[in-house]
Amino acid sequence: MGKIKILIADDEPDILDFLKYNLEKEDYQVFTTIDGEQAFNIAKSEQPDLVILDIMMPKLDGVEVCRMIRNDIVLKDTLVAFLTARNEDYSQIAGFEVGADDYITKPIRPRVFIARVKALIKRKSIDTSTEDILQVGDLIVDSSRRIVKVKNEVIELPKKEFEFLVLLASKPGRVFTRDEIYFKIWGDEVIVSERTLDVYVRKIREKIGEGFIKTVKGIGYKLDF
Amino acid sequence: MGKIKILIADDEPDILDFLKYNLEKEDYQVFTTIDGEQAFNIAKSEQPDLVILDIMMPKLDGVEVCRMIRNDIVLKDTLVAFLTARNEDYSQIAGFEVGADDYITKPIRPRVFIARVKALIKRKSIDTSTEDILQVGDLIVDSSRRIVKVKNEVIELPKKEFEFLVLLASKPGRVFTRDEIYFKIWGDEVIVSERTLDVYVRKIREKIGEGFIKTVKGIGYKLDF
DNA sequence: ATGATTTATTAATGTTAAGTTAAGAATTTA
DNA sequence: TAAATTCTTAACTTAACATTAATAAATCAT
Repeated sequence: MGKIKILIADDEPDILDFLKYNLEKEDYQVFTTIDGEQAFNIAKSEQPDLVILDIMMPKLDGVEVCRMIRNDIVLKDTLVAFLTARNEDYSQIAGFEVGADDYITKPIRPRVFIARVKALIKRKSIDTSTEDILQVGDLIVDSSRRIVKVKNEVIELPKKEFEFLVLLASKPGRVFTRDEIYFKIWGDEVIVSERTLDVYVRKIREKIGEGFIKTVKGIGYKLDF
Repeated sequence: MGKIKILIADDEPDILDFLKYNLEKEDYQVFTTIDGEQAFNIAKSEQPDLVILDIMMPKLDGVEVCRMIRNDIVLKDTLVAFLTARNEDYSQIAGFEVGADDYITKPIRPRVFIARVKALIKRKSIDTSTEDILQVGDLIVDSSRRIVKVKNEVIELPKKEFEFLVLLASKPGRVFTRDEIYFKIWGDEVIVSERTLDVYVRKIREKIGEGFIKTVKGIGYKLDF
């Protein structure tokens, strides 16, 4: 997984350098430009995760760049944050109308700024990471709703049972070794007894039916398909 | 869902035909008129999604029509765009003062024009979809009125309780993690205690009934449906 | 077949997350 | 500014979930 890309557009080189320095220290890949037109071009070519725009810029102002990003099929879900002077109320409204994700007010405090950027990026990853629905034969595993369906009947599983089933369902048919399962569900810190896994298998089978999880003796388990 | 309605008012029949032709090709329903007075009448009767007004028109000019639309209880949220000659600076200002949503400068380039119209309409649909009325089973959450209805009984909730319920109702069934909820309701700056959220859940359940908000232990909450 | 090995089952016990209540701050409203 | 409402915390309880332990059943190897 490559670095997270951030594009900053501001006509004041000092601010540009300052933000770039702080972001690079946090291991982000930073692109900078001083005009709005170029900002959009870089956005198109680099597809950054986050674009930070000053409102006032030569050629194209921040609000307009944001609008262009929102109208671009590839870029439309890109995070956009505006840089704005405190009390610059008009721009606040205009920015949200074109779909800004956040406002960052000047003067910029580095630690607050970084926290904000991290929060934004985390928010995005939450939004997009929870959309997958897995289907294996009669079994449907819906991660965002945390439910399992067997023949249109909704079944709710406790946390670990659900995680275990998601793991198996992520690669139907593939055998997961006991060790692998322990590692992926419990992590390498927690050590539980040898028989714990069997208990989970029993409970899940009770709830979703006996046919799905298949024991591969001496190895582990798999989801039949 | 019917076609999107667009009303165009301009005193030059050539422009009217030209715009009508281009918009109908994109499957919009187009109404035209050459004077401002009639423009307002058609707006009243058809309630178009977008009104495109020439500034200079017989009887009533565009700015005045726009003002009337903005003062009309039914029409006040209608999108209004002005047609204006490039460099017609005065009107630009007057138009925004009366609440124009966009400017379209003559001469008109068809592709640019259509892109602009689409962008406007999309923007509106985004704006209004957030103040939508959400219905989940017996529960109705009306964001614009800030009320909740359960079986026709109106319930008013305090700010935070309401925001929390709106969040859950925005994606019924989807599980929101506790962290996500804290982040979205309180922001990343404010940190409240671990149990605060539970208290809100209790209060909302007391008011709207026990059946709606479902706990997903170890993860968060969701709105059942 | 039979003993060894691996997995299954069940009930009990431990642990953690969420629920509850009341009280005091902080706001808003009159 | 007093009153009322809303927000937050703290301490405690409850319920749900996770894990273990003990025993049974299945599978494998010789």
